[in-house]
This record gives sequence, structure tokens and C-alpha cells, in this order.
Amino acid sequence: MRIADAPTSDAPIDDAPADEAPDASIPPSDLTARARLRDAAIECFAAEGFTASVRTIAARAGVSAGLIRHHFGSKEALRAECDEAVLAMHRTAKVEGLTSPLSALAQYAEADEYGAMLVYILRSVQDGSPAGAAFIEHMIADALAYSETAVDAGILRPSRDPEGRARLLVTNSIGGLIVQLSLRPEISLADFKAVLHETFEATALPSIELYTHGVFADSTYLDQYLLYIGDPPG
Amino acid sequence: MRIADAPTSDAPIDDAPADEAPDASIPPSDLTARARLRDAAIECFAAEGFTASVRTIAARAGVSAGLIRHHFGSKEALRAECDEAVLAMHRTAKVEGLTSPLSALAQYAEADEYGAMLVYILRSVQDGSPAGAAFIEHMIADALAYSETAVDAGILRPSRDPEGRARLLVTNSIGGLIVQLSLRPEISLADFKAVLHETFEATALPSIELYTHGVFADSTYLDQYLLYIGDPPG
DNA sequence: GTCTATATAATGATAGAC
DNA sequence: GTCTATCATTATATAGAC
Repeated sequence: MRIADAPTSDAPIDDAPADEAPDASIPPSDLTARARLRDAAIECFAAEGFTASVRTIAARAGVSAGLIRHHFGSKEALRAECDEAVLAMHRTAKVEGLTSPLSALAQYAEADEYGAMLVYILRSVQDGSPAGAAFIEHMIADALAYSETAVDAGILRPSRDPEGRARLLVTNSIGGLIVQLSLRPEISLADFKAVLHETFEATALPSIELYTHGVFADSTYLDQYLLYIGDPPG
Repeated sequence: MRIADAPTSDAPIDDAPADEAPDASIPPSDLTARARLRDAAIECFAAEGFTASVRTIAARAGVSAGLIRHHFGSKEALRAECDEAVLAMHRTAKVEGLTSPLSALAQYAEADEYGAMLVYILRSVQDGSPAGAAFIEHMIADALAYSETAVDAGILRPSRDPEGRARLLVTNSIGGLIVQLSLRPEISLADFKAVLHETFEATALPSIELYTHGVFADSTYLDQYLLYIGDPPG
């Protein structure tokens, strides 16, 4: 799915004048300036964070900065549309064959058709925007739903706190990627996608080890903690 | 350890004029303006991030903004001194009775004498500064050293990739806290310390479960992955 | 050592020409 | 619809008075 296909109100077919671009298959360069601006903004925000200036965004879209105000009214409104577009893309993005808490993220990172989506989401969370919180909560809900079916299917161990476990795995996984992003402040978007790929490769073995056996040699700490909170081990 | 005790060059005893504050026990309000400015900056940066203005910092220290230039030359130089002070404090901070990858962070969060240190570190990592990278690398080295002794002592399971495991645990743990921070953009420093406390309480059970048994019901995925990379399971 | 006032730079917002 | 030019705001850097 391309960004331009997201179900927002400004798809070219909706607001382009009738005498323009009647062609059904519209390459990205033929998008309306409005749609190009939004796509350029998503890429700039993903690449530089939300401090990217309107002039930078306009330059990337090949138009003037004044057009941003004309089409969106303000930088904030432009960002809101970007949030909405990426959120819609994330909601409709289906990953196939989920096998581990990390595989969904890995699939986003690998799939080029998701473009800057994953990095935009990381920036949103890092930035503390409401959209970032929405992404996190959505992913936690997904992880919880998946874990319930996976527990029933005998793939995952049951937990005494399934929601807490989902929160822990999602916040730590996303947070780990944010740290990777923060460790490379000057990296380009394309290069960071490669870094994400390497990160998933490099952490695959420790992750699978952790998810298979944990890190503790025995269950002493768990037993002690369960006694401490008055929940009998079983 | 208080911030003012960090081994930097501007401790009151070193650069305060001889005719001032000859008392041995110096309360924070009697620190030199330079030291007060640095401490105020650390708190402002922890509370608001590094976009905190020099005016805000000066106001918190009870002096004028021009004094920052007089003492430090620039905001960047002031920040460098803050980085150095927190890094020194972190290096010399010893946590006792390490029992899990999380307990060091939990102890920082609980111990009030560490003040804004942990949050400052989270902000540094989130911000992508070189100091943030230094914090991460230092923590990874610590975690690796600890894990080696803990494996020998039979507390932790051995790993096929001990350094990768240390990186994974540190980046995900720190990242998880950064996500918690990002989910509350408007929170005060004091309130966030309480949130950290609650976070450690809320994630204790899922964390210990994860670190004890992992999440997978069996070792299928690990065995498959080891076959895939040509490393015979054992 | 400390303050006030000002210079400079960057950015978002805005108005009007074409 | 699009551009150029300008304004307003904010933040840091700087200079000089006390």
C-alpha cells in the first residue's frame, strides 16, 4: 500500500480538477501538489523529526513554502494530516504469519511498500505526540489479541498478566528501535532502513533465546516474587 | 551522591572566592552561581528536554540569562558540562545487589539522591546526543560484565551471543522507559519519577515471567533458527 | 559578577501579485 | 494554484553599564 492510497480525503481522484490527470494509474510525480506535500512531509518528518521546517518540506515537494499554508493552513494541520494518513496505513496494514512479537516490526522494516511508515511512527512516539500514543495503544491491543489466540494455540505461554506482558513487549520493542534511531542522529532515512534490517538480524538470536528460555538460570526469582505478592506459584 | 559532589572542576570549594562561604557544609542555595546554573540546567533539561531555553534555566537558578554566557560561553557549552557531570555521576554510582537487568534502573528511579540523573540520561538518549550514546555503551558494558559473573555464578543462563544479549536488554529496557516518558509529554519531573516507580511495579511480574521462562511455549523457534544459521542446537 | 538592552538567525504565519 | 516578499515570534549570542 502506498501512502497516496490511504483512505484520506485528498486522494488525487477526489480533489484534482476534472480537466487534469484523468488517467487511472497515477504515478507519484503526477499527484496533486497537496498530496505531494503531504508525502514529502511524511518523509521529512521521518528523516529529520518534526523539527523539519516547512521550507524543507516544500523544497522536497518541489513547491514553495507558501503553498503549505494555502493547502493546509498551518504546519500543525499538515502534521495532523500526516498522522492521520500513517495511522490509517498502519490500521489497514496486515502482516501475515505473525510468529513472534518482533516479526510484525521486522516485516514493516523489510517491506519497502510501507515506505517511511515505521520510522514515522518511531518519530511520533519519540516526540510524545498524541498520534504516537495512539500507535502504541494500537500495537498493544494487537499484541494482546494475538497473544490470546497464540496462547490458545499452544504457541505462547500463558501469563498471569497478559495485558501487562503485551505492554511490556510492545513498549520495549518500540523503545529499542527508538534507541537505535537516536544513536544515529545524522543518518538518512534510506540508511536507517538498512540499519533496521541489520538490527533485526543482529538481535534475532538473543531475542529468540530470550523469548524461548528467558535469561534466569532457574525460577528462583519468579517463585520469590510470587510469594512476595501472595500469589502461590503453580 | 548529589550533583554538586560530582568530580568536576567547579565545585564550590574549588572556585568560590576565599572570602565567601568558608563553611564546610554548603547547602545547595549557597553554591556559586555557576554551579547553581549547572544544576538548574540539569533539572530543566530533565524536565523539558534540551529545548529548555537559557532564560528558563536562568530563572530557575534565580539569575539572569546573560550570566550563562558569562560563565559557560554558550548554551551548548553549558549542556556539555551537564553531560559531563551526569556522566561522572553515573560512572561513580554503584548499585548494590544487582539481581536482574532491571534492578539497576529501578534503584536509580527509587533513589532520590540521584535526583534527575536517570531522567536526564533518558532525555540524552532520546535526543540523540553523543552523551546519550556514551550512556548506552557504558550500560551495555556494565550489563555484559555483570552477565559474565552471573553466568559463572549460575544465576543467568549462558547465551550464544552474550554481547548481543546485553545490547538487546539494555536498549529495550532504556527504550521502554523513553516510551513511558514520551507518552506523558506534559508531566513534571517529580510526577514522572512517580510514574517510573509505578512502571517498575506494573512491569515487575511480566518482566520476571519473561526473564524466567520467556514467552514461547516450547523451543521450536529457537531450534529452527539455530538450524537456519547452521548452529546445531545443544 | 551580574544585569539590561540589542543584534542576529531561524521559523512559522501572512498578504498580495500573477 | 502557485509564487515572492514580508511580518512576527522566539531563541541564542553579544556588548556594554553598574
